[in-house]
Amino acid sequence: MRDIAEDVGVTVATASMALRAHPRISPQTRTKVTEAAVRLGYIYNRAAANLRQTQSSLIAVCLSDASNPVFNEFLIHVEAELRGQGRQVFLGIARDDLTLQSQFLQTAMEQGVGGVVLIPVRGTTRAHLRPVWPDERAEPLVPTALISRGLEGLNVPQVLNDDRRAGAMAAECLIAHGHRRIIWVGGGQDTSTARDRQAGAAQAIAQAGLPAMEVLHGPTLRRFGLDAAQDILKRSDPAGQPTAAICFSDLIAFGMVAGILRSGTTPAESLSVIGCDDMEEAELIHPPLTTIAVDKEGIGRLGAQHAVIRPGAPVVTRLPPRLILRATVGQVAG
Amino acid sequence: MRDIAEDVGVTVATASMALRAHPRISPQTRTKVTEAAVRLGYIYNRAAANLRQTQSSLIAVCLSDASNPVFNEFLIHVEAELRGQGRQVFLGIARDDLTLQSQFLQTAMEQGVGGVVLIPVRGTTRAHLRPVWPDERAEPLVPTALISRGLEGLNVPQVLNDDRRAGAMAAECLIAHGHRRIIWVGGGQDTSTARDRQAGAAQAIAQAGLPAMEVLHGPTLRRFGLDAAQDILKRSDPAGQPTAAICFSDLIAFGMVAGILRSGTTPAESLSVIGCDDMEEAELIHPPLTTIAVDKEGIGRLGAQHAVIRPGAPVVTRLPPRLILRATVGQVAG
DNA sequence: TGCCGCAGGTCAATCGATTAAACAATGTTA
DNA sequence: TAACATTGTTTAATCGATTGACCTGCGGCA
Repeated sequence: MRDIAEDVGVTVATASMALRAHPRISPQTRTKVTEAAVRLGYIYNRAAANLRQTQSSLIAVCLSDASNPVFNEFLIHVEAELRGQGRQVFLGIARDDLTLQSQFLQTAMEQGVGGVVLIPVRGTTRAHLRPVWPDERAEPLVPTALISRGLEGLNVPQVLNDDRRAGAMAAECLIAHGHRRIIWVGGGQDTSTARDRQAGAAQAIAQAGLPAMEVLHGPTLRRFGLDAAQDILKRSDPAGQPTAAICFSDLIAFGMVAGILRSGTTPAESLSVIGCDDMEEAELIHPPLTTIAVDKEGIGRLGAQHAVIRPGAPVVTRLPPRLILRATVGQVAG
Repeated sequence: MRDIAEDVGVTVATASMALRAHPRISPQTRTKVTEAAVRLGYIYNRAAANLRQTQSSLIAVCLSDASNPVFNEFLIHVEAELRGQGRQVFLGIARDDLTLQSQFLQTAMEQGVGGVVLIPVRGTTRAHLRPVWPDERAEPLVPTALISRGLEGLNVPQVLNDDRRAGAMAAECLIAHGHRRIIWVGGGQDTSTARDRQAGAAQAIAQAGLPAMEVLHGPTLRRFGLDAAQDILKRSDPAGQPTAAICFSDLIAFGMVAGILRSGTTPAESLSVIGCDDMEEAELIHPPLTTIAVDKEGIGRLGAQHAVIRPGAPVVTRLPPRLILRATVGQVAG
């Protein structure tokens, strides 16, 4: 910048203002400065500018776990929204590790990010958010938004799927198809997503007067779904045999579908499967997966917005899910 | 930092050195400073430090397109390596758009990144790299590494899969299973990955004295593979019918497998399918996909290293692929 | 003629950390 | 005892950009 100023014959201050089209600078000067900048291959130093302005266009985005493609889909939308707002992504992948997550938040603050979008790792508590939020009584240091997974009793903007509703929709869909023995596959008690979906499903089943669903918790992996499906189909008790499974996540559902196929049968004829998320590939596997769609774009974009500008009141927003009927749920005579 | 200094009763300079465990500072002072830092909730301002040191721990990582999960897998390994090196990820997603890619590189330089890892968008030329590499005759401004996709005649470190070999291995595998009419599905002429894989396959087929393979270019999408498979199976010419397909990418192979299943048959009995990449789910679909594994971790890590420290000579490194035999290639009598 | 306002700049302090050089207070050596 | 190391700390400049306060020259107005 000094070079530009010297080249044009003005001071650094003028050059700075000229580049930002400050009204105090005459058009002629501005043109000359701009030209010189290009000619000299000037690279704007945003970090220096941020230092002075004590505000930054970097937004931290932390994924709890990148191996689940659904988080990747969130990331894409978050990135798109942030780019649209002239912000940049400072990315962290927590690998489901609380320490890594805290470390990342720490680094993010050191790097001087202007906001945080977080898909919290399972087991995250307020204490783990300390780097961004040292003082419980005050607000977080920078606008912070949780997406996809909620944390209860936390006074931070949260943008979530309405997971209870999603669980209920899944159950209702199966019930409408005549299923009475339903099994829940995947999830656990350590994320709001899993808890809420399961609770929603359980409630819908209770309301329909059906026997409580069997629950098979497990990691959100294709492999788990695959094994679970094969185990279920191998059971020798035809009376207690579930006819349909609600998967905590599409990822598990994909595994179950593969497992069912591997057992030599199909979802619709032996064990109906309904997923949740509506990941990109859900409609492109065979047979296409019936699932509850999560509004990943809506959540990602709104979350990103809340990380840029603090929303009026810290709120938890729950976006409505949608049932996507495809081919993995069969009708049962009932 | 000033607060700490005042609190302890030393100057800012001392505090700074104490925090970095400079040998000139006495242990007592250091302890006091460290304690004060914790007590006051001090947050280190890395940007300011970088400004002074004119070097940065941020590394730009630009993905050509995040919708292909394989790039996500690369990202995971790149991130892991960079974290291990004490670097952070400044992420960009180019959505297959040259302008977006250049813009991102520009922003990255403004942000003052210390290195760049790039999976170039199709059609990238030297000119598009100008933000990081304004002067053709000089080196790039910061260590820059291309991964996964190569750019010919470019004096930059490139870490790639040996794609010719991968293509050849795929063809050889099919040939060994007795296939004589092979079709190539996916890719195009605009990425080194696609060109090389196809060329490798074509060469292996020629060497085996078989008729040249039919080529069906198309986007790297499940949908394209699915449609392609159905089209191929619908053909009415039994003589000209290919018995096996080499897919440019696993993503296409997944689609083809689904398409074949949808047509009411299976890969092994009607149209064998071999993919390339060995994405995570390849072994977890039904039937498990035979494919050529790309060393994503090796490429990601090495690429990251080259973006941190310029390797001795700008080289293109080609990591060897591996054949993974699973269940989508059937034996043909012949 | 004299004062005012305004357009267009310049000056200098500032953001938060780093670092070479200077300095003060010790202990060492001749 | 005087000169000299040594150790630990301070001083002040610096990185690159921003910004509020100050300056200059010109035209307008009474």
